[in-house]
Amino acid sequence: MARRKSEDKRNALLAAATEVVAEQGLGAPTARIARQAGVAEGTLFTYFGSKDELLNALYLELKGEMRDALMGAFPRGGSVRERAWHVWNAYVEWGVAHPPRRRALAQLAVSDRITPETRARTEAGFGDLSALIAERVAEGALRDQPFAFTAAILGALADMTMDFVIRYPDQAETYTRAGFEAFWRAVAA
Amino acid sequence: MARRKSEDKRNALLAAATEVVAEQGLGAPTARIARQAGVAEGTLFTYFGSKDELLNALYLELKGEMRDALMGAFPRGGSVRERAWHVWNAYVEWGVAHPPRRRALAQLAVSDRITPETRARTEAGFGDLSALIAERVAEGALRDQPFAFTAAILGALADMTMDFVIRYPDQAETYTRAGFEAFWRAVAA
Amino acid sequence: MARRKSEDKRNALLAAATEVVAEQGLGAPTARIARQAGVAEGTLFTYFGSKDELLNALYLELKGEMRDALMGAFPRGGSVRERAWHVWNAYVEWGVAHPPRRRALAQLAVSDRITPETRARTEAGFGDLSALIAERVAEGALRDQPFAFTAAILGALADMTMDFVIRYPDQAETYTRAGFEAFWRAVAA
Amino acid sequence: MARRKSEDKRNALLAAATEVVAEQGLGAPTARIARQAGVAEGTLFTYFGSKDELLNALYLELKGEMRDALMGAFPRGGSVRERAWHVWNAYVEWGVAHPPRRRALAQLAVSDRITPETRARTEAGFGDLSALIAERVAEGALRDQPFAFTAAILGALADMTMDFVIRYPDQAETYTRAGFEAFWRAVAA
DNA sequence: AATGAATGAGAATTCATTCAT
DNA sequence: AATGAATGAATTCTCATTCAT
Repeated sequence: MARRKSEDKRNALLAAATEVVAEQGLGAPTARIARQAGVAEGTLFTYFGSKDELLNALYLELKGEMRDALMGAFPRGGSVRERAWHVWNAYVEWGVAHPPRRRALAQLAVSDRITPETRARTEAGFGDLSALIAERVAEGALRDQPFAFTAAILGALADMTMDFVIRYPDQAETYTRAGFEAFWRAVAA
Repeated sequence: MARRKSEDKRNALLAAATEVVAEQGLGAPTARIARQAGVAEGTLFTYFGSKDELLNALYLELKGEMRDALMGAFPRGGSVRERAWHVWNAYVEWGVAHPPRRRALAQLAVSDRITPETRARTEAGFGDLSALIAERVAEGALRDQPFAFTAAILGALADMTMDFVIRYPDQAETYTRAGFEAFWRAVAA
Repeated sequence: MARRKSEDKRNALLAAATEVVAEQGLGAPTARIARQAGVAEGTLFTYFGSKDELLNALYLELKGEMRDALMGAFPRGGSVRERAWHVWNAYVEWGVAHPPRRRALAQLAVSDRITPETRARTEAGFGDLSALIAERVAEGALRDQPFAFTAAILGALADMTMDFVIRYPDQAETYTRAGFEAFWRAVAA
Repeated sequence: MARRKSEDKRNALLAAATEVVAEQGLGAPTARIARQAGVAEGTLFTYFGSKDELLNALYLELKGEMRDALMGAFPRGGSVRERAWHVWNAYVEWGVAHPPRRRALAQLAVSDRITPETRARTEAGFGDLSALIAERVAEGALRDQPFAFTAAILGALADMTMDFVIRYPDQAETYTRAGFEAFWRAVAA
């Protein structure tokens, strides 16, 4: 029987793609990704039918990983503020800890090579986050806006915060807190 | 004397580049840009020495245009809130009125094909905005953070707001106001 | 395992380059060379990283081949005149037998696309010829001039002789002899 | 009445072409030649219908100029050796004094962009030289070879000599003499 | 006649994808 | 399944030549 496809190689390709896309953008050659992954050029295509397929898989992978970081150890019993802080902090820490993943994800997020279907599959799994926001929204200043508006505010401010934390690492704590407080005020009652 | 280089053609090329880059990203072929501008492939290069040069010129153009939109009719005598509202509103209106320009500018802003020199030339002309922010910062909740932090909050929230306005155009007014209020609370005293 | 890079294809490309360069000069399109070699345009670049690399390889190839023709069967034990005649005759025969190689080599020799390093690698392997000339020089009319002067006389007269042989092939023998005698007198004691 | 074509501009173009071709070869852009001549790109084509036409005109020009240098002040009354020396010396001096003209002429001479007709027109005007050679030939070692053979020997050796003089300018005199003596022996009785 | 912008056919090179091994 | 050579369409840029001014 022939060799089975190896999960290791698949992962190596995704990791390589993360690095290379972060560095060179979506125009990065598949040959470079394969090399970085330590496999032959052609092998990439036995794991992913095309470059677009690889890119979509990578989007799913990174978004999923981010979600795990956000929602792992989510303090279900905490106060709204505690839960919000948990998410905020986990998100910022993830982004700061993995600049290439963050950069790659940002590129993918705005690319039209990611299919609507892929985008849809990505939205699942943020249940607790939604609930958290719903709660906040229900009682806060944004009670008349949809969910997504508050979520977007969180995302936008956290992303911007990461930029500052990455640029001034020794002020990480300060910016993370200041960003959160700004968010909290923005959505406050 | 021979034909003069025509400002019209230069503008047509920049406009075409805006469209095409918004649609296909920075990888967009120069041939497509030229075609869209209604000139021959080679002509692009008599106006811009290389694709990078075109891209840098486009960045200057778009950023400058945005600045004019923001700072035109700036109410120097108004209250801080009035001035902030003016900037917010002008920015959102600009982005909503010109999605391709906004998309193209966003792509250029994060590209490493834009030289530091080009970036530097871009920073001038935002004087009143800086002053506005300085004032707000001096007295607000973010008085211990640098300027740029407040400016980044404004940018992040306004960008996010535009996404909503574009997606739900009949709620434009609502989102624009809600976004501004969120911003105002975020940086409030 | 995948296909091996084929020595055949490499040789076909060098042979094609010889023909095409001889015909059209160094400006000859790589596409034409590839076609003549019977491979795709892109294939040329898997064998030679760039056109310049191909040209340098071709120079090495042709010069080496010429050297083999000159120095093969070199009559080490013969008299100075015998050895000189051998070199002369072999050189002229080579040039006459392979006009495209000769033409291509002539173009390459004066091109600034050939790197100094390539030129240097070319100089090895002419040992016996140098010795031959040294001997002739030591005792001849040119004993006060450097080596290279005598070598240049040989090259110049032989090249000119080839032109005549090529133009009047049925006088090949005559011109070859007459040229050699002129050379011999020129450097004689 | 419209302006007449100016002989000055034509000459400027030929001079510019000499420089530029010497430096960059026959692939040199016409735009560069025009710039060097101080005229507009298009102007080149009112003086020469095409690049090839310019090249052919340049060949005629340079070859003619060389002939004038060779044959001017030709000592009709001198001995054969005196006359030969005059030609030799004038040729070497011309080449050494004008490296760009020599380089350009060399490139043109081997190019297939020079038409047979142009080449033919070039052969006229070397009357005295022919006579000189004829005389030498009639009595010398090459009495059984055609004219052109002796002429070619002269050309080949003189060209080679120029290379040495240009490379070692302070030995100019030495090489010029040594080269001539080699030539004289080569064709001697 | 002079100018130089406009043109579009190449030119060298890159790259996603296929396929022989 | 894995490899990497082979492919040829696509890309940026150049350049001889034309033509409006």
